[in-house]
Amino acid sequence: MKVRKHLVRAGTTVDHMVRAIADHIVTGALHSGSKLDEASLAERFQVSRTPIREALAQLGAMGLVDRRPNRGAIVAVVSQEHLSSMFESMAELEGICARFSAARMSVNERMTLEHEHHASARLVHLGAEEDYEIYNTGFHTRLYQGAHSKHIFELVTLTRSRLAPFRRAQFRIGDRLSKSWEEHDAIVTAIMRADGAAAGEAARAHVAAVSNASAVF
Amino acid sequence: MKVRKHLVRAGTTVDHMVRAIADHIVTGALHSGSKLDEASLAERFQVSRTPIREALAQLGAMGLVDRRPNRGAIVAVVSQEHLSSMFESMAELEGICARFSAARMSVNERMTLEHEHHASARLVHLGAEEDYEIYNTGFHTRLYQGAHSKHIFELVTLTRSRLAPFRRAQFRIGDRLSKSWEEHDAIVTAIMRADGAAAGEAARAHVAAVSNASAVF
DNA sequence: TGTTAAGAAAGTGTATGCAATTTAGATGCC
DNA sequence: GGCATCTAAATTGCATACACTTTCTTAACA
Repeated sequence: MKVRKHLVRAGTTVDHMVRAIADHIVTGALHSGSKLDEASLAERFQVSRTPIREALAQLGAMGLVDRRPNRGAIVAVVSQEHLSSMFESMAELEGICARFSAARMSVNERMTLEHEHHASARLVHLGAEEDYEIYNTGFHTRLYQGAHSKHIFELVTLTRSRLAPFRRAQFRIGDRLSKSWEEHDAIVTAIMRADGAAAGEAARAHVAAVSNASAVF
Repeated sequence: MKVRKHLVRAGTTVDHMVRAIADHIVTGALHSGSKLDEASLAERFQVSRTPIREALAQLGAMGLVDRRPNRGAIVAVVSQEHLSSMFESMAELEGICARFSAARMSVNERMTLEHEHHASARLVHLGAEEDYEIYNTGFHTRLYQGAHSKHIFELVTLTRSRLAPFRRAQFRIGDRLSKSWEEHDAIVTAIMRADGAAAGEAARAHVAAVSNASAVF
């Protein structure tokens, strides 16, 4: 079975696997504590164990998996305490991003932020949870990028990926959908007014609300 | 030459190398852009290339080294822009830690923080840069731990390690030593008063000052 | 002399094999 | 039956081997 991608050595094989595994963790396909067997993964991706180990090393450094010496890797299991500290950090980081965005976003960035936000109202009306979820991801990404700070972006992205498994299906709860939109609205309004303090506070409150809505898992 | 640690399989071989290499980067023994040759490193640590690659994968995920497909790994080279974004993030993170510390530190933590801080005044008087540097590291670590938030601790520690190479010898500049102590004093005082806002602002200002002092490299 | 093409050398990416360790199962004992 | 101990299978950790890429060297040509 060595009739594989031997034509173009991607140089990205490991990267691809990292993303694939991370995605499975983040989307919940692999749930916390699951064993990540090297042989099985090697079989799955049709590669030998060597690149798998490299991928696991990276995922370990990213905090998505726990590697226990001589005992294999498992999907990172986070304590309740650690989880709430992640949500707390996320609130602070998003607050910073919103504050910076209010001060630094370009005219174009502001325009698309506002435009997309208003467009998303339709999704709320329709109760299109899935689509709103997708929009929501984009909204937050725009917020992170608007801060114009590479490092903050890295930190917030890292935290978001670690948190992702724990806030799936948040929009199924109560009227989170419309609440979420109103919270977004407060953020957008503050950013358009270039009111950093208000934007930061609104973003923190928003994450806190998400945190509560996710406290169901 | 295979008469090695075959008696006790540490299970921490890679971890040890990660720390060792990270340390060399952080302390500046390996400077930005240096090539990290796998064969040389393998020779140096008396292991094969396999564990070296795993260590490099982790260091890459940590952001301390850049891995270019098929072209080897180099000590991460950070742009001026990225560097200032890291300092900026550090200021925000330390501000958060100080704010949280003011609210959450235990009586014991507060006592040791204040006690050590006052003790360090002697080092300033003596102009003991090296010793103050060591104390300084401890001071900030206490601040990060006092926040009682595992995730923030991880983020701030990560950022600190990435920043470390760029702020060596900051205490050689002007009277940073006494300035640093006074800035610490403002933080400590605010924390002792449980004044979160003031502590946060003082910590942010402190990091900003360090950032400026380090803008010499 | 400068440019480019071909080939060799160096270095990275992956597969495979073996040693060491953990884990599961079987056996004996109380 | 419950529990400790020993042995075998499964699994991880590392070394080595080889394939593929990049880079350096050399030589041919304009």
